[in-house]
Amino acid sequence: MQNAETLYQLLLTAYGRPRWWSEDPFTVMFQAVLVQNTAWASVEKTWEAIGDKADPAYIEKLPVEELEALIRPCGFCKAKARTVQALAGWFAGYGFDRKKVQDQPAPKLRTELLAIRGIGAETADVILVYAFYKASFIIDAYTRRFLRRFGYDFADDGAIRRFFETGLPEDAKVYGWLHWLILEHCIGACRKQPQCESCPVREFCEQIIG
DNA sequence: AGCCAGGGTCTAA
DNA sequence: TTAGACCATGGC
Repeated sequence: MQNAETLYQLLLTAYGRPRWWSEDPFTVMFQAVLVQNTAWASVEKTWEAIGDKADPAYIEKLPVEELEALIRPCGFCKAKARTVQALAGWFAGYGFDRKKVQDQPAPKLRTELLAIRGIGAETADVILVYAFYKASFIIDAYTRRFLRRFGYDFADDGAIRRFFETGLPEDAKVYGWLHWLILEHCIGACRKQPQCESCPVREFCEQIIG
């Protein structure tokens, strides 16, 4: 089995440095909730309608029915509206100040996020990595699919987390880039060529499967 | 028409 | 602790 560092380098060589989710922390929080079990295209469409209303202080005070109406195309709008407002409230506790959040230890922040209804492990880790530069590896459906496809067989998400967190430098940038590379691979080459005919990391695939 | 999309919660065994 | 039902909407 290849180590996580090799996997990262192969993807980096194949696709180049990926973009960051967003430079704005609340955008990351908001979109991370919207995209739960939802196609990214729906999130983009909704985001157009939200426009400059994507401000945490504004969203927190918005009547919940109005927020629900705004995000309806993403599905689960009642649950997601409640969660987004809870997130905005949590952020308000830090004065909407990214630096104040960053000063806190990652495990404390993760616990606080998981305590919010509608925030599970994946969403919490997305927020920690992309909004606050904390090295907490993100495991989503693409990550599991990607590893399985390349012949890895992990017992559970805990095993996947250990594989990445012990095999990579403890660096949020690396975690964020790798997560985005896996995503790009899965929705790009891998989806268009399910048989790996022109897969950029085919060489890696063959090394694994033999 | 039916399935799935970058999840999360709740419940039953 | 784990599997399965349920949540809502849009795109293909």
